[in-house]
Formats: sequence, structure tokens, C-alpha cells
Amino acid sequence: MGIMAAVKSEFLNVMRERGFFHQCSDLEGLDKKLSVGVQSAYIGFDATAQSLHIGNLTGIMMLYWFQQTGHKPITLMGGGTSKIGDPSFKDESRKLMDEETINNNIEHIKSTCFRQFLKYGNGTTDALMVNNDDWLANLNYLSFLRDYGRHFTVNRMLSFDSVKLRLERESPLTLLEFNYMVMQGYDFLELHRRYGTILQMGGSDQWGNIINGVDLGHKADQVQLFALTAPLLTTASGQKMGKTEKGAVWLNAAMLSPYDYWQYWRNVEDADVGALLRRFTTLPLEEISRLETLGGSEINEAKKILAFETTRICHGETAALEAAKTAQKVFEQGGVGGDLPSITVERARLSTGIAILDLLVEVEFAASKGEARRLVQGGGIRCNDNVISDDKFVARESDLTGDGYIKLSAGKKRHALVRLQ
RNA sequence: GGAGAGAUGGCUGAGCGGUCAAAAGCACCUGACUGUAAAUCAGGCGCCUUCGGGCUACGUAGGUUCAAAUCCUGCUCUCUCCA
Repeated sequence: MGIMAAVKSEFLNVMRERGFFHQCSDLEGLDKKLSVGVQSAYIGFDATAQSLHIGNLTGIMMLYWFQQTGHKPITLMGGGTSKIGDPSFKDESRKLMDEETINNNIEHIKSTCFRQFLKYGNGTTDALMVNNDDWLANLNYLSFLRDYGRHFTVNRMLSFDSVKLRLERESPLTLLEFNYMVMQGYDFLELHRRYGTILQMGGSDQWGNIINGVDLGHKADQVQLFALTAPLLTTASGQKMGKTEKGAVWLNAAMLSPYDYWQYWRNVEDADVGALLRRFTTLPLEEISRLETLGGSEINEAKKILAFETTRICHGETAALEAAKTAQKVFEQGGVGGDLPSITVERARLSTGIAILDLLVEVEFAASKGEARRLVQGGGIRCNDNVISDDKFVARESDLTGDGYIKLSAGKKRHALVRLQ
């Protein structure tokens, strides 16, 4: 990125210092606007699940800092666009989502993902939640084409990387999908009209879409809008972040427990710790500089802090402390903690004996008995910390420890408890 | 509208009558080494199993064969070229 001109506004300084800065359509102009008064900025989010995941966390943190530095963040839910369904997964016959589901999703996302990071309300810098269904649903095709379609040239749309890639790979690009960027551009214009929003942010992959909105603002309403994107998050070894064996790393505690969330951050690669601390915690930068220089196994201390802070912000201090406590008991003392997943079984069943393979499926270490068997045969399963090498092993009452549970482990990191009902 | 090519496991991509639950790579899981890291090495990676086997799979519906992912026909979808 090279040497960059100094910026005056607190917000842009934070973006730079914490690694959120990738591209800006007009850095100087935006800096000036942000320096003179309260502005509003937005980021668009999908409404296709009951939760956002850590792939969305960069955007949420950008909005968080935007509010912290005295501005008004807007979370735009793609309710309207969700109705059509994201067409980029062409092979999936994706069911169209009905309005009720979408609204339900939006409610869940607001209460479990945004509320911890943003303060909503009616004050000047309070966050606002909007749904693009409000203005997309009733658009008239003809008048839309006449008023806005004339501002988009296909020539230019074809030049966007997202489009070029698809064409080069000879994978089909439907008109519906092609229109996505037009819709997104229109969202920006609409938000400017409604709330005076001047800035759209997002990941660097959104650059083209955001710029479309900027251009549309200029052409349709003669206003100057701004784009700001953050570098896409990849791990030091080049993988996309945010996946676990269970799927996405959800922010909603009902979909991923705070303990698992804590574990996700505890297990990041050494080389990523500094960047992640800057981006996903609010710790002072001096503190982060100190933490990221820790060498060798000392870096684990930094990872624990990363895990604690990210969990605290998302799930609250109590949950974060509990997750840390459980992790300490499990990994540093070889014991168990209250946050471990657990199942209950009836005493009668345990008296008869429960086949280990059934148990493994029940605690969700394996999706099938065949998979469970392979885990056992591969030496990956332990019962009360003893390796189980016989796939015919049967758990009985005598396996209950003094505290009344059986501890099952798959690999080094997955643990679960079996208790009596 | 016409002429060709193609649709294979999470992805990429071989196979083109039996030896195919299907090569190879990626992803993923487990083990070893470590620091709940990375890299590396080893094993695994459709479902069920009394571990002998059984069952379901190569777009979809039929057909030919003792035998089909492999051949034939209809259908659906995709790509390329021509109009």
C-alpha cells in the first residue's frame, strides 16, 4: 500500500491503524467530510440465516468504530435481495425465502449479532437498521429502467472483476445476477436520499458494487458518495477464515456456543494474531504491539487474550470468562468444565451398556456409526482420557467418574460429557 | 432456429461394458512431532454391518446386456460455433 497521506479524521485513522483500510474512492474528500460533522455510513448484510458469521465481523467492526468516533452507522439488511435469492451458487436449487422467514432472520440478527456492537436508537449517532425490501419491493420495472438503467452501461459492468471472472470461466451469469450490482447501487442512492448517507463500506470484493452506487449518486442526484473497503481476511497460510468442522463461525450463541467461539479464536495461526487483535478487539494498539511480539509458545498468551476479547465483545464478559475457565480446566489441567457440550442418558440405558459408537454419534463427534468406527480405529477416541482402541467398547455405569459423568474426547480438541438424566 | 460438446463424490478432474464405491489433486478428519500454532510425515474420507458381506450412488426417465458411470432412446440443464 505504500506511504499514505495523513488523515485528520479519527475514524479513518482508526481504520488505517487497525488494518481495515484497503481502498477508498476519495480519501481526501471523505476525510474532510468526516472531520466537519456527524456523517452516516452503511454496510449491507445478507438476511439468509438467523445469524451472521465472522465473515461479517470486519464490517461490523468498521461500523462499531464509525459509531465510536462520533458518526451514525446504518446496517442495511438485504431483505429485498434475499427474496430473489443469491444466484451466485448456480447449481443449488435454492428455495426462495418467504417474507416471514426473512423478517424473522433479520430480528434474530439484530438482537444476537448487532446489538452487542452497535447502539441503536433515535439519537444523532445511534445506529439504524433498515431493510432494502422497503424500497426494492415496489419498484416499477419500466420507470426504474428509465430513471436509473440509463446510468449503467453494460460496457462498464462487463469490466468488473466479478463479472469478468465468471465470463472467463465460462460459468453462466444470469440477468438476475447481473442486476445485483444495479440493485446495490440503487440502495446507496436511496440511503443518501433518506438519511444523507455518504459512505458505503465493505470487503474489498465489494469494491465494484460500491463504486456503482457512488457513480449512480453522481449521475442521478449530482451528489458525492464515498467507498471504503477493507482487505479480505485470509489466514497467514492463505486460507479463507471463518470455517470450522461444524461450518461457519456464527455470532449467534444459539448457533455456536460461546465456548466454541472462544476456541475458534484460540486456535488461529501464530502469524495472524496481531492482525486479528487489531481488527477484532478494541484493545489499545500499544498493548497489541506488545502481544504480537511474543515468541514461541508465549504467543499462546496472546491467543487467549484474543479469544477472551472477541468472545467478550460478542457474547459478554460472563460467557467469555466461563469459556476461558472451561478451556483452562480442559486443556491445562486435563479436567472438564461447565461449557463442554453434554448429553444426558437414562440410567437404565447405561446399566445395560451403551455402545461407544452410538455414543459418539449422539454427542455428534461423528455423523454415522461408520465414521465413529473409523475414529476409534484411528486411535482418535478417548473415554475419561483413556484411548479406546476397541470399537465394540461399551460404556457402563462403572465408567461414570466420581462427579457423575463420562468424558468423551475426539482428537485433542473436541470433548463432551455424558451425564445421567 | 441450426450444428456440435458436455453433465462423475464437498470442489477440480480421470474413467468410456466387467478387475469401479469410482484415479489424481484440493478441502476435511485422526495419529505422530509441537505450543489447543504452522510446516512435515502416516492413516482415513458414501450408508449399514454379526466385519463374511449388504445397500445406495456417476443429471433424469426408460432400454440393450449375464453384467452399464461406461452402449441406445426420451427429457432437463450447461457450454461452443453458425443464423
